[in-house]
Amino acid sequence: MPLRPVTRRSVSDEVFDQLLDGVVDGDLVAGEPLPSERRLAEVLGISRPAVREALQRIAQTGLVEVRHGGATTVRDFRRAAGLDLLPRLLVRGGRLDAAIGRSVIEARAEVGPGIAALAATRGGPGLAAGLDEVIDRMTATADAIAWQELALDYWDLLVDGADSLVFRLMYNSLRTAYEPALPALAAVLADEVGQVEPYRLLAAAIRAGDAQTARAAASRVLTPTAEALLTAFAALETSEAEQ
Amino acid sequence: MPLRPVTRRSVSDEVFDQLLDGVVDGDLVAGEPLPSERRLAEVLGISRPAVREALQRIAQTGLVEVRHGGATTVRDFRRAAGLDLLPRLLVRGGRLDAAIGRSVIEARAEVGPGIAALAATRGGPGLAAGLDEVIDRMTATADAIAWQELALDYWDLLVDGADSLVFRLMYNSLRTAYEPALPALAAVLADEVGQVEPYRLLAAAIRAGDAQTARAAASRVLTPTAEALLTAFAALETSEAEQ
DNA sequence: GTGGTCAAGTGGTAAGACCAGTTGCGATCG
DNA sequence: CGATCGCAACTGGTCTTACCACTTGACCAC
Repeated sequence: MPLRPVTRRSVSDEVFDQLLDGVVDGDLVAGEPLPSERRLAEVLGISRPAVREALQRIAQTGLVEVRHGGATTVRDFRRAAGLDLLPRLLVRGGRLDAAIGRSVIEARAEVGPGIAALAATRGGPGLAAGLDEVIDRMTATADAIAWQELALDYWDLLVDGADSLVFRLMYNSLRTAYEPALPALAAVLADEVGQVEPYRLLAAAIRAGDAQTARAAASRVLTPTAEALLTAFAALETSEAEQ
Repeated sequence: MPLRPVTRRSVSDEVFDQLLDGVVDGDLVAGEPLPSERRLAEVLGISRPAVREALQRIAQTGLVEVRHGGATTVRDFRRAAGLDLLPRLLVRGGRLDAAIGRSVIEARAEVGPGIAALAATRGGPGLAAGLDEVIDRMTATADAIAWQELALDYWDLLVDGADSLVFRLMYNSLRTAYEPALPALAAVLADEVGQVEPYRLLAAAIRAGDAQTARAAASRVLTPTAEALLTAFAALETSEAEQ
């Protein structure tokens, strides 16, 4: 029995999740006002500061708009939310959303090669050396989860090499969304373990400073994973539809 | 004298900004503990709940980590922050950060064509019709700011057509970063006003459902703006270096 | 050295009061 | 009669104080 760290949930965490679910599920309609803080505190049986902390956090993500003196109104999260919301949408209630998962794969396939191209232009041999080191650790790995973590480390270096804050922040958001689901996804990607050749080719293109080759090589790195995940998501959706 | 809406800043807003600046500027070193909430409240001359609200919001963005019973520690925002932080980084203290601005342009040039390709595959003629309507409004516009806003509307439709939540959220984050700087940028992009032809070509590719053409057309839409902004940023950086 | 205990410090929650804006209704004035 | 002003009754914003829950580290007994 693998002991897991216990998850403590504070009251405001709980309220935060309830509000988030309400907005995303549409129970809280965009444009409609939220109950007042005092009312929420009363209904939920908690203190007003606890409600406020949850509301402030929800407002920080753009899901609601609070106006001093006026009512707090729900916003359309598809319009107002930023990429930071992705982790909370991809896996909700312990379940993976297949449609969103597919969207993540698409974005990865689109953005990844661009990052590789920038990294090839700016990274230099130092970056390539770091990538080679990760590849060495990959060759020594048989565990699917450890493999995926190394793949993330590999991309982490690549993003650093691209030297672009926007791509860095995008990557952080995507990684935060990806990591909780990693154990589940690693099982689907078990066949990938040991396939280091694409990673080597990409590292070589980086070392050569060849942006176009790097772009193509990155695509080759991402494609097998993308296809495996897409078929897995499709299977997940049909099984859900049957229920 | 053009009257502007007054900006009300609450106490917790003020603290939030101070903490954010501290983390981003490095005054608050990553890994180091923050002063306790009681101490912060004392030093800042405000109540503890106000401090807590600011801290919770900062924690929501990933800049600090709070642990019940333990100290609240600063995190490396380059590692921990998501794309939602971009608006706060791009324009800080009323000034535009040229390096980050360049990064935004790069990301836009990389992601935009991908969105256009997806939109061509999924949008259909309904999307093209909507785009045409925006184009019509663009032709009737001489004001640079209004033009930029229409360009954003155009992309908004495109992102909708791509039918990808991740790209939608990315776009929202980028737009939130972009919009506050729009008046300043519009001046740089004044020459663009009236150049609707690239937009028409892209709309045509969307209507035809031709992803490859749409990708190229999107690139043609973005390139002139990108070049103009990059040169402007370069000039901005040299002028800053002189100071 | 191992484990247990305890005190001090930290964040988490609660209650109540008051300040500061917004809204809408009704009295008032033209 | 209609437009306007002003006053209540909301709303969120802040403060104070107290206590609970958790972590840490020092100390002590085994």
